[in-house]
Amino acid sequence: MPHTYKYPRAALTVDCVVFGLDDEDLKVLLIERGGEPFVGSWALPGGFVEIDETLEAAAQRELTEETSLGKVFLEQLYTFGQVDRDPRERVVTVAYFALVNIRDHRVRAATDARGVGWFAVANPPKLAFDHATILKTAHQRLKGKVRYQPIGFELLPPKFTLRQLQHLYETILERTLDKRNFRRKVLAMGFVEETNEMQQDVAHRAAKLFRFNEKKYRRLSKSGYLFEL
Amino acid sequence: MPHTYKYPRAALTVDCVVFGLDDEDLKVLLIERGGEPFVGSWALPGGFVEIDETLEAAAQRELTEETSLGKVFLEQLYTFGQVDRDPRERVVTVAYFALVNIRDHRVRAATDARGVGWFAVANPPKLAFDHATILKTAHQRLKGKVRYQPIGFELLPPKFTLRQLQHLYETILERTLDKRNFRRKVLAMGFVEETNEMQQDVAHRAAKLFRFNEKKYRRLSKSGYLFEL
DNA sequence: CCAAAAGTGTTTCACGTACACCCATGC
DNA sequence: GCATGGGTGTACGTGAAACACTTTTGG
Repeated sequence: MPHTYKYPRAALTVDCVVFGLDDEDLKVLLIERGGEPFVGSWALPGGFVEIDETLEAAAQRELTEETSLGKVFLEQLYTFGQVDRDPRERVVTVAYFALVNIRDHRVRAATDARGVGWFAVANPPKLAFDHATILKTAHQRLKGKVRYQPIGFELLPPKFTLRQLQHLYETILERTLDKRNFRRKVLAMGFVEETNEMQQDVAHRAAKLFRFNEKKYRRLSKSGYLFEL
Repeated sequence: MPHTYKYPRAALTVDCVVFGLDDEDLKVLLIERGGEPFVGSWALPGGFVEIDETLEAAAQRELTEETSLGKVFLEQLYTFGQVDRDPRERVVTVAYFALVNIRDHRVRAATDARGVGWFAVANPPKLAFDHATILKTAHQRLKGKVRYQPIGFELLPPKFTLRQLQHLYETILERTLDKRNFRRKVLAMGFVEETNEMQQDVAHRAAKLFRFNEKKYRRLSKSGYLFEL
């Protein structure tokens, strides 16, 4: 069924920059394109926005369809509207960035994605469209944001050691942090709580596991507290 | 000439939240709509994105067309995609926010704007569409951004007194600041330079005029300096 | 001479930063 | 017993915040 308009219209898509963290690096989730254009290239998961769904719903849907990822932390990043960013026709894309805990989510290619994989953000493959620009923008945003909002926890399992948390910040901020100062600061915040569980199956002294108490954070936040790291 | 597509497409618009500062308040520039829907209502200036122009170009164009404002500081804010935000059909809008020096720019209604006016941000009239939400988002962004980026200068004339600058921050941040600490801090930054001109025609001791040296700021910024106020 | 705003220093306190050693556990 | 990471306290310096009076100018 065709749809006709008086003036030409740009197509509207969403793209998702999904970050994950493994023991070594900050990673980004990419798909191998199964359709034209750029067949066989790596690209950000994404696709067309349906006429009756919100932008965020479209981002969630595309993510699930192409990578089988479930509900994740998702935030709008920026809208890219260069006139020739898609060789076929004018396409404007609303980019989202997402943070997930890699080990909790098995990814699997589907629909028009031929493959899926995690790639080091510092060293990604050649990307389709202007996705390299989008990735760079997302990475900068993450670096800036992580210092002023407690979103890093999204990259960790629900219970984590302080070492893991520090490693996360060191990886994203690309600098080392002092262990004692880091621990003191994090614990002083009050919303990173000790559980009474310990790390299991490690070949050295087991560390305490901690948990991010989001309710407590919200409460503090409302009464003027400013997160900063 | 009709344009036909296989799937229905959302229309794409841009809207501009233009902030200005007068002696009293933070103001926002609104237009009185001359066309349906919401004829006679106040709204943000904006309109449809042409098929061969970038989003930012569209924002600049609409601003000039509707309010006769020339080139201004413009930055992408957020993209609003609620399904029913426009009663006619699905319209996704990319919102921009702009900062201008009110006294340097005479505004004048044109094209489909019946009127133009500056309104106190704290107390705006009822707005068309979801523009109240967009305005609130822009205001929050401005409040956050002004502390970490030297964008406030866009709201002032090229030469300004430290009192004006302090007043600007007090207005946007909605709190008072200590005069001596403020002056010390601003001058310590190094890129707010004394000119050898003085205020004219004031009924009291004339103040020195200062100037924002953007080049100097960029240089400092690149070598790791972080603006903060 | 009065009103209005310009301009100027010092003290105090909190917080960021730098830094090194002993402890617990698994192999 | 050794390798690996867990866990802890103190001293120092910088920078933020609080605070009040004298000077200049125009009317």
